[in-house]
Amino acid sequence: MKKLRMTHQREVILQELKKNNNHPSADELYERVKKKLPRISLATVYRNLEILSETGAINKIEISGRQKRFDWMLDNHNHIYCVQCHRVDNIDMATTEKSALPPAESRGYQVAGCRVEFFGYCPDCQKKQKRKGEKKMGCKTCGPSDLNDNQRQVLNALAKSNEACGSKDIAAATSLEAKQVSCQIASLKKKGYVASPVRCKYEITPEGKKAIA
Amino acid sequence: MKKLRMTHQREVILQELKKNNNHPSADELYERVKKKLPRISLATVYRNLEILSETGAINKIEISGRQKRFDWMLDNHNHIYCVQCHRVDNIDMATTEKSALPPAESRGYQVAGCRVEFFGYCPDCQKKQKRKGEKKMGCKTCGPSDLNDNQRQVLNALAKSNEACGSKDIAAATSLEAKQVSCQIASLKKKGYVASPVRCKYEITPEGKKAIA
DNA sequence: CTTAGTGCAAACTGTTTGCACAGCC
DNA sequence: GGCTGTGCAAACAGTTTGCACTAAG
Repeated sequence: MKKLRMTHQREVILQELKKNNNHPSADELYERVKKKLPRISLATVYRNLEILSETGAINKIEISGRQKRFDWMLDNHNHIYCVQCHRVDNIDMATTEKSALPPAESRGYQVAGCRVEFFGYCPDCQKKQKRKGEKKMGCKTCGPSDLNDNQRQVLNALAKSNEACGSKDIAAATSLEAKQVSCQIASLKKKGYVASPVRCKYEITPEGKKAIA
Repeated sequence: MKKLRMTHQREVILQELKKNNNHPSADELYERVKKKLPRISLATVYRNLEILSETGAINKIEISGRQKRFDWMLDNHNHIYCVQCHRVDNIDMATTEKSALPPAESRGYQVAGCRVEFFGYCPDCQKKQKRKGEKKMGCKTCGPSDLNDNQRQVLNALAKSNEACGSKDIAAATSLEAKQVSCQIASLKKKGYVASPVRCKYEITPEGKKAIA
Protein backbone atom coordinates (compact mmCIF):
# COMPACT_ATOMS: atom_id res chain seq x y z
CA MET A 1 0.00 0.00 0.00
CA LYS A 2 1.90 3.02 -1.17
CA LYS A 3 0.87 6.43 -0.10
CA LEU A 4 -0.02 9.25 -2.41
CA ARG A 5 1.46 12.69 -2.53
CA MET A 6 -0.39 15.79 -3.50
CA THR A 7 1.91 17.37 -6.01
CA HIS A 8 1.33 20.71 -7.56
CA GLN A 9 0.57 19.09 -10.92
CA ARG A 10 -2.00 16.76 -9.42
CA GLU A 11 -3.64 19.64 -7.64
CA VAL A 12 -3.95 21.72 -10.78
CA ILE A 13 -5.30 18.80 -12.79
CA LEU A 14 -7.99 18.13 -10.22
CA GLN A 15 -8.83 21.78 -9.88
CA GLU A 16 -9.05 22.26 -13.64
CA LEU A 17 -11.27 19.19 -13.92
CA LYS A 18 -13.65 20.52 -11.29
CA LYS A 19 -13.78 23.95 -12.82
CA ASN A 20 -16.45 23.11 -15.34
CA ASN A 21 -18.92 20.42 -15.80
CA ASN A 22 -18.07 19.00 -19.18
CA HIS A 23 -16.23 15.72 -19.53
CA PRO A 24 -12.80 16.43 -20.90
CA SER A 25 -10.60 13.80 -22.47
CA ALA A 26 -7.04 13.50 -21.19
CA ASP A 27 -5.94 15.47 -24.18
CA GLU A 28 -8.29 18.38 -23.65
CA LEU A 29 -7.46 18.53 -19.98
CA TYR A 30 -3.79 18.52 -20.86
CA GLU A 31 -4.29 21.55 -23.06
CA ARG A 32 -6.04 23.39 -20.28
CA VAL A 33 -3.56 22.46 -17.57
CA LYS A 34 -0.68 23.41 -19.82
CA LYS A 35 -1.80 27.02 -19.67
CA LYS A 36 -1.05 27.01 -15.94
CA LEU A 37 1.89 24.62 -15.94
CA PRO A 38 3.51 24.96 -19.34
CA ARG A 39 6.11 22.30 -18.65
CA ILE A 40 3.68 19.54 -17.71
CA SER A 41 3.64 16.47 -19.92
CA LEU A 42 0.74 14.52 -21.34
CA ALA A 43 2.00 11.40 -19.62
CA THR A 44 1.66 13.09 -16.25
CA VAL A 45 -1.92 13.97 -16.98
CA TYR A 46 -2.67 10.39 -17.95
CA ARG A 47 -0.91 9.02 -14.91
CA ASN A 48 -2.71 11.33 -12.55
CA LEU A 49 -6.12 10.74 -14.06
CA GLU A 50 -5.52 7.03 -13.70
CA ILE A 51 -4.43 7.36 -10.08
CA LEU A 52 -7.23 9.73 -9.16
CA SER A 53 -9.83 7.44 -10.68
CA GLU A 54 -8.33 4.43 -8.92
CA THR A 55 -8.56 6.13 -5.57
CA GLY A 56 -12.08 7.17 -6.38
CA ALA A 57 -11.46 10.90 -6.41
CA ILE A 58 -12.80 11.13 -9.95
CA ASN A 59 -14.64 8.91 -12.41
CA LYS A 60 -13.30 7.51 -15.60
CA ILE A 61 -15.96 7.29 -18.30
CA GLU A 62 -15.21 4.70 -20.92
CA ILE A 63 -17.78 5.44 -23.51
CA SER A 64 -18.12 3.57 -26.73
CA GLY A 65 -14.77 2.91 -28.27
CA ARG A 66 -13.53 6.44 -28.38
CA GLN A 67 -11.11 8.03 -25.99
CA LYS A 68 -11.73 8.02 -22.29
CA ARG A 69 -13.26 10.99 -20.57
CA PHE A 70 -13.09 12.08 -16.98
CA ASP A 71 -15.68 13.34 -14.58
CA TRP A 72 -15.42 14.61 -11.05
CA MET A 73 -19.11 14.22 -10.12
CA LEU A 74 -19.14 11.10 -8.04
CA ASP A 75 -22.86 10.60 -7.55
CA ASN A 76 -24.47 7.90 -9.55
CA HIS A 77 -25.47 9.48 -12.81
CA ASN A 78 -25.31 8.32 -16.39
CA HIS A 79 -24.35 9.94 -19.63
CA ILE A 80 -25.65 10.96 -22.99
CA TYR A 81 -23.29 11.64 -25.84
CA CYS A 82 -23.49 13.03 -29.31
CA VAL A 83 -22.65 10.54 -32.03
CA GLN A 84 -21.52 13.42 -34.22
CA CYS A 85 -19.29 15.68 -32.11
CA HIS A 86 -18.74 13.29 -29.17
CA ARG A 87 -19.73 15.82 -26.59
CA VAL A 88 -20.83 14.18 -23.34
CA ASP A 89 -23.51 15.40 -20.95
CA ASN A 90 -24.85 14.13 -17.69
CA ILE A 91 -28.20 12.44 -17.32
CA ASP A 92 -29.73 12.41 -13.91
CA MET A 93 -30.98 8.90 -13.49
CA ALA A 94 -32.74 9.60 -10.22
CA THR A 95 -35.87 10.05 -12.27
CA THR A 96 -35.51 6.89 -14.31
CA GLU A 97 -35.56 3.51 -12.71
CA LYS A 98 -32.16 2.33 -11.44
CA SER A 99 -31.79 -0.37 -14.07
CA ALA A 100 -32.18 -3.41 -11.90
CA LEU A 101 -29.72 -6.17 -12.56
CA PRO A 102 -31.64 -9.01 -14.09
CA PRO A 103 -32.40 -11.70 -11.56
CA ALA A 104 -31.24 -15.07 -12.81
CA GLU A 105 -30.10 -13.50 -16.07
CA SER A 106 -26.57 -12.78 -14.98
CA ARG A 107 -25.14 -15.92 -16.57
CA GLY A 108 -22.96 -16.77 -13.64
CA TYR A 109 -21.35 -13.35 -13.52
CA GLN A 110 -20.76 -11.67 -10.24
CA VAL A 111 -22.29 -8.37 -11.30
CA ALA A 112 -20.36 -5.34 -10.13
CA GLY A 113 -22.34 -2.65 -11.84
CA CYS A 114 -24.17 -1.33 -14.78
CA ARG A 115 -23.65 1.55 -17.12
CA VAL A 116 -26.37 3.18 -19.16
CA GLU A 117 -25.46 5.39 -22.06
CA PHE A 118 -27.89 7.28 -24.20
CA PHE A 119 -26.76 8.60 -27.53
CA GLY A 120 -28.13 10.84 -30.20
CA TYR A 121 -27.56 14.27 -31.64
CA CYS A 122 -26.76 17.16 -29.36
CA PRO A 123 -28.60 20.46 -29.83
CA ASP A 124 -25.72 22.04 -31.75
CA CYS A 125 -25.37 19.18 -34.18
CA GLN A 126 -29.11 19.12 -34.80
CA LYS A 127 -28.90 22.71 -35.92
CA LYS A 128 -25.93 21.99 -38.14
CA GLN A 129 -27.69 19.04 -39.69
CA LYS A 130 -30.63 21.14 -40.76
CA ARG A 131 -28.27 23.58 -42.42
CA LYS A 132 -26.43 20.85 -44.21
CA GLY A 133 -29.03 19.71 -46.74
CA GLU A 134 -27.53 17.51 -49.40
CA LYS A 135 -24.70 15.23 -48.46
CA LYS A 136 -22.16 14.74 -51.21
CA MET A 137 -20.77 11.30 -51.85
CA GLY A 138 -17.20 11.59 -50.62
CA CYS A 139 -14.77 11.75 -53.49
CA LYS A 140 -17.25 12.20 -56.31
CA THR A 141 -15.99 15.63 -57.22
CA CYS A 142 -12.35 15.26 -56.38
CA GLY A 143 -10.41 15.70 -59.56
CA PRO A 144 -6.78 14.63 -59.76
CA SER A 145 -5.27 17.57 -57.88
CA ASP A 146 -8.23 19.76 -57.09
CA LEU A 147 -10.03 20.16 -53.80
CA ASN A 148 -13.24 18.32 -53.09
CA ASP A 149 -16.03 19.83 -51.09
CA ASN A 150 -14.96 18.33 -47.79
CA GLN A 151 -11.40 19.45 -48.20
CA ARG A 152 -12.56 22.94 -48.98
CA GLN A 153 -14.66 22.94 -45.82
CA VAL A 154 -11.70 21.81 -43.73
CA LEU A 155 -9.43 24.44 -45.21
CA ASN A 156 -11.99 27.15 -44.67
CA ALA A 157 -12.37 26.14 -41.06
CA LEU A 158 -8.61 26.17 -40.56
CA ALA A 159 -8.32 29.53 -42.27
CA LYS A 160 -10.72 31.04 -39.75
CA SER A 161 -8.81 29.76 -36.75
CA ASN A 162 -5.58 31.46 -35.86
CA GLU A 163 -4.16 28.59 -33.87
CA ALA A 164 -3.64 24.93 -34.65
CA CYS A 165 -6.80 22.81 -34.31
CA GLY A 166 -7.44 19.19 -33.48
CA SER A 167 -9.52 17.17 -35.90
CA LYS A 168 -12.39 17.25 -33.43
CA ASP A 169 -12.40 21.03 -33.50
CA ILE A 170 -12.47 20.98 -37.25
CA ALA A 171 -15.25 18.42 -37.24
CA ALA A 172 -17.32 20.60 -34.94
CA ALA A 173 -16.75 23.62 -37.16
CA THR A 174 -17.62 21.90 -40.43
CA SER A 175 -20.48 19.49 -39.81
CA LEU A 176 -18.19 16.73 -41.01
CA GLU A 177 -17.48 13.71 -38.92
CA ALA A 178 -14.10 13.53 -37.22
CA LYS A 179 -13.28 10.50 -39.30
CA GLN A 180 -13.94 12.33 -42.54
CA VAL A 181 -11.86 15.24 -41.35
CA SER A 182 -8.78 13.24 -40.54
CA CYS A 183 -9.13 11.45 -43.84
CA GLN A 184 -9.09 14.75 -45.69
CA ILE A 185 -6.31 16.13 -43.55
CA ALA A 186 -4.05 13.39 -44.81
CA SER A 187 -4.62 14.34 -48.44
CA LEU A 188 -4.31 18.01 -47.64
CA LYS A 189 -1.01 17.47 -45.89
CA LYS A 190 0.24 15.63 -48.92
CA LYS A 191 -0.74 18.53 -51.13
CA GLY A 192 1.10 20.87 -48.78
CA TYR A 193 -2.02 22.81 -47.87
CA VAL A 194 -2.03 21.78 -44.24
CA ALA A 195 0.80 21.51 -41.73
CA SER A 196 0.91 19.73 -38.40
CA PRO A 197 3.03 21.76 -35.98
CA VAL A 198 2.31 19.32 -33.17
CA ARG A 199 0.84 15.86 -32.88
CA CYS A 200 -2.84 15.83 -33.83
CA LYS A 201 -2.98 19.59 -34.36
CA TYR A 202 -3.27 21.10 -37.79
CA GLU A 203 -3.01 24.50 -39.37
CA ILE A 204 -3.38 25.91 -42.83
CA THR A 205 -0.28 26.75 -44.87
CA PRO A 206 0.15 29.77 -47.15
CA GLU A 207 -0.33 27.40 -50.10
CA GLY A 208 -3.58 26.23 -48.52
CA LYS A 209 -4.79 29.79 -48.22
CA LYS A 210 -4.05 30.37 -51.88
CA ALA A 211 -5.94 27.22 -52.80
CA ILE A 212 -9.20 28.46 -51.30
CA ALA A 213 -8.70 32.08 -52.25
CA MET B 1 -24.84 4.76 -53.48
CA LYS B 2 -22.27 2.14 -54.33
CA LYS B 3 -23.23 -1.46 -54.43
CA LEU B 4 -21.62 -4.20 -52.42
CA ARG B 5 -20.10 -7.38 -53.68
CA MET B 6 -20.07 -10.63 -51.82
CA THR B 7 -16.46 -11.64 -52.02
CA HIS B 8 -15.12 -14.88 -50.75
CA GLN B 9 -13.31 -13.13 -47.92
CA ARG B 10 -16.44 -11.33 -46.82
CA GLU B 11 -18.37 -14.56 -46.89
CA VAL B 12 -15.87 -16.40 -44.73
CA ILE B 13 -15.70 -13.55 -42.25
CA LEU B 14 -19.46 -13.52 -41.87
CA GLN B 15 -19.66 -17.27 -41.67
CA GLU B 16 -16.91 -17.45 -39.07
CA LEU B 17 -18.63 -14.74 -37.04
CA LYS B 18 -21.89 -16.65 -37.06
CA LYS B 19 -20.29 -19.92 -36.13
CA ASN B 20 -20.25 -19.27 -32.44
CA ASN B 21 -21.92 -16.97 -30.11
CA ASN B 22 -19.08 -15.15 -28.46
CA HIS B 23 -18.17 -11.63 -29.43
CA PRO B 24 -14.82 -11.70 -31.14
CA SER B 25 -12.65 -8.65 -31.61
CA ALA B 26 -11.39 -7.91 -35.11
CA ASP B 27 -8.10 -9.44 -34.10
CA GLU B 28 -9.55 -12.70 -32.86
CA LEU B 29 -11.74 -13.02 -35.90
CA TYR B 30 -8.72 -12.38 -38.09
CA GLU B 31 -6.90 -15.27 -36.46
CA ARG B 32 -9.82 -17.58 -37.07
CA VAL B 33 -10.41 -16.51 -40.66
CA LYS B 34 -6.72 -16.83 -41.41
CA LYS B 35 -6.97 -20.56 -40.87
CA LYS B 36 -9.28 -20.76 -43.86
CA LEU B 37 -7.79 -17.95 -45.93
CA PRO B 38 -4.14 -17.74 -44.95
CA ARG B 39 -3.43 -14.79 -47.21
CA ILE B 40 -6.12 -12.49 -45.83
CA SER B 41 -4.99 -9.30 -44.17
CA LEU B 42 -6.09 -7.72 -40.93
CA ALA B 43 -7.07 -4.59 -42.82
CA THR B 44 -9.55 -6.58 -44.88
CA VAL B 45 -11.16 -7.92 -41.74
CA TYR B 46 -11.49 -4.44 -40.33
CA ARG B 47 -12.87 -3.07 -43.57
CA ASN B 48 -15.43 -5.82 -43.90
CA LEU B 49 -16.57 -5.63 -40.32
CA GLU B 50 -17.04 -1.91 -40.77
CA ILE B 51 -18.99 -2.38 -43.99
CA LEU B 52 -21.11 -5.19 -42.63
CA SER B 53 -22.01 -3.22 -39.56
CA GLU B 54 -22.82 -0.17 -41.65
CA THR B 55 -25.23 -2.15 -43.78
CA GLY B 56 -26.73 -3.64 -40.66
CA ALA B 57 -25.72 -7.22 -41.35
CA ILE B 58 -23.88 -7.37 -38.03
CA ASN B 59 -23.57 -5.27 -34.90
CA LYS B 60 -20.55 -3.41 -33.72
CA ILE B 61 -20.29 -3.38 -29.92
CA GLU B 62 -18.26 -0.50 -28.62
CA ILE B 63 -17.84 -1.39 -25.03
CA SER B 64 -15.93 0.69 -22.57
CA GLY B 65 -12.75 1.96 -24.08
CA ARG B 66 -11.31 -1.32 -25.12
CA GLN B 67 -11.29 -2.73 -28.59
CA LYS B 68 -14.45 -3.13 -30.56
CA ARG B 69 -16.24 -6.44 -30.71
CA PHE B 70 -18.66 -7.78 -33.26
CA ASP B 71 -21.92 -9.62 -32.95
CA TRP B 72 -24.23 -11.11 -35.52
CA MET B 73 -27.34 -11.36 -33.36
CA LEU B 74 -29.41 -8.45 -34.49
CA ASP B 75 -32.24 -8.54 -32.00
CA ASN B 76 -32.22 -5.98 -29.29
CA HIS B 77 -30.15 -7.41 -26.50
CA ASN B 78 -27.55 -5.97 -24.19
CA HIS B 79 -24.22 -7.15 -22.91
CA ILE B 80 -22.33 -8.08 -19.84
CA TYR B 81 -18.58 -8.16 -19.80
CA CYS B 82 -15.87 -9.30 -17.50
CA VAL B 83 -13.68 -6.49 -16.17
CA GLN B 84 -10.83 -8.97 -15.80
CA CYS B 85 -10.66 -11.03 -18.99
CA HIS B 86 -12.91 -8.82 -21.15
CA ARG B 87 -15.08 -11.67 -22.25
CA VAL B 88 -18.50 -10.49 -23.44
CA ASP B 89 -21.82 -12.30 -23.06
CA ASN B 90 -25.35 -11.51 -24.09
CA ILE B 91 -27.99 -10.41 -21.67
CA ASP B 92 -31.56 -10.88 -22.70
CA MET B 93 -33.23 -7.65 -21.78
CA ALA B 94 -36.71 -8.89 -22.54
CA THR B 95 -37.00 -9.65 -18.85
CA THR B 96 -35.67 -6.34 -17.61
CA GLU B 97 -37.49 -3.15 -18.31
CA LYS B 98 -36.57 -1.53 -21.61
CA SER B 99 -34.77 1.42 -20.04
CA ALA B 100 -37.17 4.16 -20.99
CA LEU B 101 -35.56 7.33 -22.24
CA PRO B 102 -35.99 9.93 -19.57
CA PRO B 103 -38.83 12.29 -20.36
CA ALA B 104 -37.68 15.88 -20.20
CA GLU B 105 -34.24 14.76 -19.08
CA SER B 106 -32.74 14.55 -22.53
CA ARG B 107 -31.08 17.99 -22.35
CA GLY B 108 -32.06 18.99 -25.84
CA TYR B 109 -30.60 15.88 -27.40
CA GLN B 110 -32.46 14.10 -30.13
CA VAL B 111 -32.10 10.66 -28.54
CA ALA B 112 -31.28 7.92 -31.01
CA GLY B 113 -30.87 5.06 -28.61
CA CYS B 114 -29.58 3.67 -25.41
CA ARG B 115 -27.05 1.08 -24.49
CA VAL B 116 -26.96 -0.82 -21.24
CA GLU B 117 -23.84 -2.64 -20.18
CA PHE B 118 -23.45 -4.72 -17.10
CA PHE B 119 -20.00 -5.56 -15.87
CA GLY B 120 -18.49 -7.77 -13.25
CA TYR B 121 -16.49 -10.94 -12.96
CA CYS B 122 -17.24 -13.87 -15.22
CA PRO B 123 -17.51 -17.37 -13.75
CA ASP B 124 -13.98 -18.32 -14.80
CA CYS B 125 -12.37 -15.25 -13.32
CA GLN B 126 -14.29 -15.72 -10.08
CA LYS B 127 -12.70 -19.14 -9.74
CA LYS B 128 -9.27 -17.80 -10.51
CA GLN B 129 -9.68 -15.03 -7.99
CA LYS B 130 -10.35 -17.46 -5.19
CA ARG B 131 -7.24 -19.38 -6.10
CA LYS B 132 -5.12 -16.27 -6.17
CA GLY B 133 -4.92 -15.37 -2.50
CA GLU B 134 -2.26 -12.79 -1.77
CA LYS B 135 -1.53 -10.18 -4.38
CA LYS B 136 2.10 -9.14 -4.54
CA MET B 137 2.94 -5.49 -4.94
CA GLY B 138 4.25 -5.36 -8.48
CA CYS B 139 8.01 -4.99 -8.51
CA LYS B 140 8.66 -5.64 -4.83
CA THR B 141 10.68 -8.73 -5.47
CA CYS B 142 12.24 -7.88 -8.78
CA GLY B 143 15.96 -7.84 -8.27
CA PRO B 144 18.18 -6.17 -10.85
CA SER B 145 18.08 -8.95 -13.40
CA ASP B 146 15.99 -11.63 -11.80
CA LEU B 147 12.38 -12.58 -12.51
CA ASN B 148 9.55 -11.33 -10.40
CA ASP B 149 6.52 -13.40 -9.65
CA ASN B 150 4.42 -11.99 -12.48
CA GLN B 151 7.16 -12.51 -15.02
CA ARG B 152 7.56 -16.08 -13.88
CA GLN B 153 3.82 -16.64 -14.31
CA VAL B 154 3.91 -15.22 -17.82
CA LEU B 155 6.88 -17.36 -18.79
CA ASN B 156 5.26 -20.48 -17.39
CA ALA B 157 2.11 -19.80 -19.36
CA LEU B 158 4.11 -19.28 -22.53
CA ALA B 159 6.11 -22.42 -21.92
CA LYS B 160 2.92 -24.45 -21.81
CA SER B 161 1.63 -23.13 -25.12
CA ASN B 162 3.26 -24.36 -28.27
CA GLU B 163 2.17 -21.45 -30.43
CA ALA B 164 2.55 -17.72 -30.06
CA CYS B 165 -0.03 -16.15 -27.74
CA GLY B 166 -1.61 -12.73 -27.49
CA SER B 167 -1.38 -10.87 -24.21
CA LYS B 168 -5.05 -11.58 -23.61
CA ASP B 169 -4.45 -15.30 -23.81
CA ILE B 170 -1.65 -14.99 -21.34
CA ALA B 171 -3.80 -12.88 -19.05
CA ALA B 172 -6.51 -15.52 -19.11
CA ALA B 173 -4.00 -18.25 -18.30
CA THR B 174 -2.32 -16.45 -15.43
CA SER B 175 -4.97 -14.54 -13.50
CA LEU B 176 -3.03 -11.40 -14.27
CA GLU B 177 -4.64 -8.43 -15.95
CA ALA B 178 -3.83 -7.89 -19.60
CA LYS B 179 -2.19 -4.61 -18.68
CA GLN B 180 0.15 -6.29 -16.21
CA VAL B 181 0.98 -8.91 -18.77
CA SER B 182 2.01 -6.54 -21.51
CA CYS B 183 4.03 -4.58 -19.00
CA GLN B 184 5.95 -7.70 -18.05
CA ILE B 185 6.29 -8.80 -21.65
CA ALA B 186 8.25 -5.66 -22.36
CA SER B 187 10.81 -6.44 -19.67
CA LEU B 188 10.96 -10.07 -20.67
CA LYS B 189 11.62 -9.15 -24.27
CA LYS B 190 14.44 -6.91 -23.14
CA LYS B 191 15.96 -9.77 -21.18
CA GLY B 192 15.67 -11.99 -24.25
CA TYR B 193 13.31 -14.43 -22.58
CA VAL B 194 10.39 -13.68 -24.86
CA ALA B 195 10.20 -13.16 -28.60
CA SER B 196 7.47 -11.63 -30.72
CA PRO B 197 7.27 -13.47 -34.05
CA VAL B 198 4.29 -11.36 -35.13
CA ARG B 199 2.65 -8.20 -33.94
CA CYS B 200 1.01 -8.68 -30.54
CA LYS B 201 1.92 -12.36 -30.34
CA TYR B 202 4.59 -13.68 -28.04
CA GLU B 203 6.47 -16.87 -27.45
CA ILE B 204 9.10 -18.05 -25.05
CA THR B 205 12.73 -18.28 -26.16
CA PRO B 206 15.20 -21.02 -25.24
CA GLU B 207 16.77 -18.55 -22.80
CA GLY B 208 13.35 -18.01 -21.28
CA LYS B 209 12.92 -21.73 -20.77
CA LYS B 210 16.24 -21.91 -19.04
CA ALA B 211 15.27 -19.02 -16.76
CA ILE B 212 12.27 -20.85 -15.34
CA ALA B 213 13.86 -24.29 -15.37
C1' DC C 1 16.90 10.61 2.92
C1' DT C 2 13.63 7.87 0.87
C1' DT C 3 10.53 7.00 -2.52
C1' DA C 4 6.47 8.84 -5.23
C1' DG C 5 6.05 11.61 -8.99
C1' DT C 6 7.76 14.18 -13.30
C1' DG C 7 9.22 15.11 -18.21
C1' DC C 8 10.71 13.24 -22.18
C1' DA C 9 11.06 10.09 -25.78
C1' DA C 10 9.92 5.97 -27.46
C1' DA C 11 7.17 1.97 -27.52
C1' DC C 12 2.67 -0.31 -27.81
C1' DT C 13 -2.16 -1.33 -29.22
C1' DG C 14 -5.93 -1.01 -32.01
C1' DT C 15 -7.38 0.96 -36.18
C1' DT C 16 -7.29 3.31 -40.63
C1' DT C 17 -5.37 4.72 -45.07
C1' DG C 18 -2.80 5.04 -49.74
C1' DC C 19 -1.44 2.48 -53.33
C1' DA C 20 -0.96 -0.87 -56.83
C1' DC C 21 -3.06 -4.84 -58.20
C1' DA C 22 -6.82 -8.57 -58.58
C1' DG C 23 -11.17 -10.12 -59.73
C1' DC C 24 -16.36 -9.69 -59.62
C1' DC C 25 -20.47 -8.28 -62.53
C1' DG D 1 -13.66 -2.72 -68.68
C1' DG D 2 -14.84 -0.25 -64.85
C1' DC D 3 -15.16 -0.15 -60.29
C1' DT D 4 -15.25 -2.61 -55.71
C1' DG D 5 -12.39 -5.08 -52.93
C1' DT D 6 -7.68 -6.99 -51.47
C1' DG D 7 -2.94 -7.28 -49.43
C1' DC D 8 0.68 -4.85 -47.83
C1' DA D 9 3.11 -1.42 -45.48
C1' DA D 10 2.98 2.64 -43.22
C1' DA D 11 0.65 6.10 -40.75
C1' DC D 12 -2.48 7.57 -37.02
C1' DA D 13 -4.60 8.21 -32.45
C1' DG D 14 -4.73 7.32 -27.88
C1' DT D 15 -2.28 5.50 -24.21
C1' DT D 16 1.49 3.51 -21.57
C1' DT D 17 6.25 2.70 -20.20
C1' DG D 18 11.47 3.07 -19.04
C1' DC D 19 14.68 6.04 -17.46
C1' DA D 20 17.04 9.60 -15.25
C1' DC D 21 15.92 13.35 -12.50
C1' DT D 22 13.00 16.26 -9.10
C1' DA D 23 10.68 17.14 -5.09
C1' DA D 24 7.24 15.88 -1.21
C1' DG D 25 7.06 14.27 3.41
